[in-house]
Amino acid sequence: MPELPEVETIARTLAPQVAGRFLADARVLLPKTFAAGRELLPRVAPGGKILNVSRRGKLLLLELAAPPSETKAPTHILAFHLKMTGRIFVHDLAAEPHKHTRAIFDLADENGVPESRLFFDDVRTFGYCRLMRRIDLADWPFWAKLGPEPLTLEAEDFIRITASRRGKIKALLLDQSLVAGIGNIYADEACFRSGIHPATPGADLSPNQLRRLLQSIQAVLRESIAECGSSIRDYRDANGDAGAFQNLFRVYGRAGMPCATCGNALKKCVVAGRTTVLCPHCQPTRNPS
DNA sequence: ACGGATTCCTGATGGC
DNA sequence: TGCCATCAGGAATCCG
Repeated sequence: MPELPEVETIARTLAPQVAGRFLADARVLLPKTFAAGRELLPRVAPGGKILNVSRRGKLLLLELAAPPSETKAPTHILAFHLKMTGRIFVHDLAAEPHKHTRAIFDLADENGVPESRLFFDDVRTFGYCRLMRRIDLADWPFWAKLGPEPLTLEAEDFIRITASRRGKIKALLLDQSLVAGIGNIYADEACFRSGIHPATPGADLSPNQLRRLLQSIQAVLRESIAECGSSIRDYRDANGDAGAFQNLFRVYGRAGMPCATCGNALKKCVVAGRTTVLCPHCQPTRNPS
């Protein structure tokens, strides 16, 4: 399930394979996967240059310059949301689509000579891509509402966002309009590390607790990026390699196993409609001060 | 306005 | 062996 660290890893491994190359053609095998902007494809293929690969929240972004532009400023953005099972790979020209291939982007060198193919595969078909003019990005509601990046978020801003809300803190962390990029795995891991019960209303947490929670979020995201993300089953980076952070999970997927801190059995429950694992001893339901 | 439940989709898994 | 029910999960949408 690509969350922030996984998408960051994909961006880093994809960039050297596609940056500086040119879009030659696109084939959409499942129409709903190309959620918007198909009519713009003739503007960037053939001849659109891939300037850069980046990430915003859980979105993977290909920054494109439409021909004949030679500027460094992107004119178009091709955004991918991988949801749970989306994958991005670059294959050679001989590669053929398979059962779960949803879209293929042909890549060429500066002379238009075909070089490789970017595959967007997605088993459960929840993932999507969309092509937009860069200046129209703000018209995309999901983009416009995205909250700040957690890795550069200041504690006082995090407190302002969460401390006045009655919603369960885990629901707040999963809300992409409040903070962008956190999913079920890192929400559970961060709550555990900061000793906070995920069902605690944001408004019931003290400023110090929220500072600790943000520190835990940033630590777990940074550590996961260093391990190239978490591979539960589907996630691979753009080189096809699995991440290793799943080996360092303290709660996610570990219900019934002993807590690494206190030895009590970790408990599985549902918070904010999501499967949640926590330590009842280290994450008490009420956590004063 | 806000939180909670439902929906989409397929493959893995477990019970019988 | 095979059939069915259950589960996983991001975020849009519906509902109270």
